[in-house]
Amino acid sequence: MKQHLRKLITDSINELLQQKGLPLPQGYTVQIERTRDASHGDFFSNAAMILAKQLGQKPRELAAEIVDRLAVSEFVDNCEIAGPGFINFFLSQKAHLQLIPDIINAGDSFGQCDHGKGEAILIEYVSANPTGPLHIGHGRGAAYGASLANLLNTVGYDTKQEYYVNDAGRQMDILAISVWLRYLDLCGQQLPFPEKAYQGDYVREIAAQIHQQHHDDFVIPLHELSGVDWQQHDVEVQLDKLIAIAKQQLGDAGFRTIFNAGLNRILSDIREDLQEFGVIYDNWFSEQSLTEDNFVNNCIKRLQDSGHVYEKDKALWFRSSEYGDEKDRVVVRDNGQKTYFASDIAYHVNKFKRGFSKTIDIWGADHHGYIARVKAALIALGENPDALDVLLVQFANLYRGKEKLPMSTRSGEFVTLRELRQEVGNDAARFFYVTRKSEQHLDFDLELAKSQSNDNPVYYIQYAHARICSVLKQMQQRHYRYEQEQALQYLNLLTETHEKALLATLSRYPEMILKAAEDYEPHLICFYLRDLANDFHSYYNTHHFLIEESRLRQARISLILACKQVICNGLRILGVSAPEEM
RNA sequence: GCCCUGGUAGCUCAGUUGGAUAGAGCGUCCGCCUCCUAAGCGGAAGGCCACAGGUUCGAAUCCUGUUCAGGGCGCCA
Repeated sequence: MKQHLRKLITDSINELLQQKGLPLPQGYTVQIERTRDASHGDFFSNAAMILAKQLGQKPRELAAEIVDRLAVSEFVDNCEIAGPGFINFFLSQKAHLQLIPDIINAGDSFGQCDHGKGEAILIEYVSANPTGPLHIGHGRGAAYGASLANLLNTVGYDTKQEYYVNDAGRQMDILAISVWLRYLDLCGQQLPFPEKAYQGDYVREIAAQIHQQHHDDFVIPLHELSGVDWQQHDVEVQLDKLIAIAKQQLGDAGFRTIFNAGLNRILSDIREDLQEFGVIYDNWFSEQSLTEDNFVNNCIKRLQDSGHVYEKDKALWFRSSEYGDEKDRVVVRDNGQKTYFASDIAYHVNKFKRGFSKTIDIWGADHHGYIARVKAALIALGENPDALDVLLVQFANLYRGKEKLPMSTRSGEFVTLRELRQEVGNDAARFFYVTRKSEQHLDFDLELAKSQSNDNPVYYIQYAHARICSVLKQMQQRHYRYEQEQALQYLNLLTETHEKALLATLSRYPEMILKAAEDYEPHLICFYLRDLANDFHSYYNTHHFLIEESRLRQARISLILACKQVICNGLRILGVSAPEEM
């Protein structure tokens, strides 16, 4: 409809300019926007005000000349000039009513478009280290990423979803020795447990499992651990020492057994957790695979060959400051270990090598300092940094009423995503997570999410859907016939204010979806659905659908069927169910 | 010190390619079920859009400065 109106206006302006013998002014676009107030019609354009200055005319006069030349359209009843020079369009009933068959015929695909033209996008999100269960912060990234992926697919992109598994590196080694120490404890060797090791109960569970399967196989003589200075102040040194001893004493195979026991157990737990949350990945990408393929080394080599890497203090540094980062960054530490950054470079290059024209990363907001260095590396390796969009998600604070709940991964004191889901349910969790703009801090109130009352927007929307289903059920019980083709003939009977309002809101759905996708803002869907549910509930409370008069009844049923369809489509993108009864 | 975010009703927040009288929920107050689910609807009250300048037909929105709050600035991940 916007397109249609834009064409009307543009044609009129062109004709006007021709008559006056004026050239088309440069650099203007005719804007067609929805009005906020129904008394201003359905759409308005500010074309006259934009052009007035360049043409040296008063906006209202110009507007009048434009309106005079507008072609007749079956979708437009009337045009008015208002305020400083707005041109308001009042759409015909025909324009409004066409929407219902459009929605019903399109069904689940209503709102879809080919804006993305099948472009391949890779979206990577959550990617939490497999060193423990997901907590509520990860949940937000999961809900946001999954909804965004659905949104992008809805507007015609071919989006693949990926989880990057940090299954290499020091943190995983620390997990392994955490498990090992708990295991030794079970074997009767009581040793101090470093505070920076992983404290959670799940570590003991993994240790118990190993103990059950392997008994005392991984016990070593106590004196071998005498090299660890438990009084050592620098806990990082202490951990490194423990790792070294464990690797040496247990051998590669032994250490791998413990390492993998931890990795596999935790990873499958994460996988299951996300799956239950409706978050399904196309690919789980292993960091180890980058090392095994020598991909990381190749990238470092390429950077070296092109002079982007230098040696200082026995470490290798990447000159990221040449490409906008505030300082250079280490890729290989003085002890020969590659940093996570080195893997990250390789991983991002790898993404582009797989043929994605756009990649989206969703990171916690605390990682924002990493954007510059990753983009710098992409530039240095000849990739287009603008093809990477990094979206930051702020942390979520959890409240139980007024009480703020603690969050700390290492200490093991945190509420897991699983606990949250069990307490408030998947639907409420998915909805609440995306109800705020992602870069906003989110206060997640457990009490509110759980409340089965009108405080809770999730139930409010789902309730609208359930009510429609209930009406349809009643219709059958009362043996009222509903015949689609016939019903669509009677749509012109829908003249009530509430019906017009509902139609107007329904018609906004496709453009809302497109904007939400373009701006990466699924929260717009939440607000839209709230509006739509509100329009429906008002309508429901004011008018009856199952009335004696057959033609009006059928027309109304068509309208609420369209409404039901749009609620379903919106909720599906958010990963929230649309229950038939509540 | 530098860099991100943010400051809109009592509370939680929508609202940026500048548009007409700034919106919603919650909370408060007042109404609505012999009728398709009251998990609902209607109405009222509630605002210097942090502050000060600037840009223009027009600013919550764009620019500059100030201020307050949260976060980030490791050979950690």
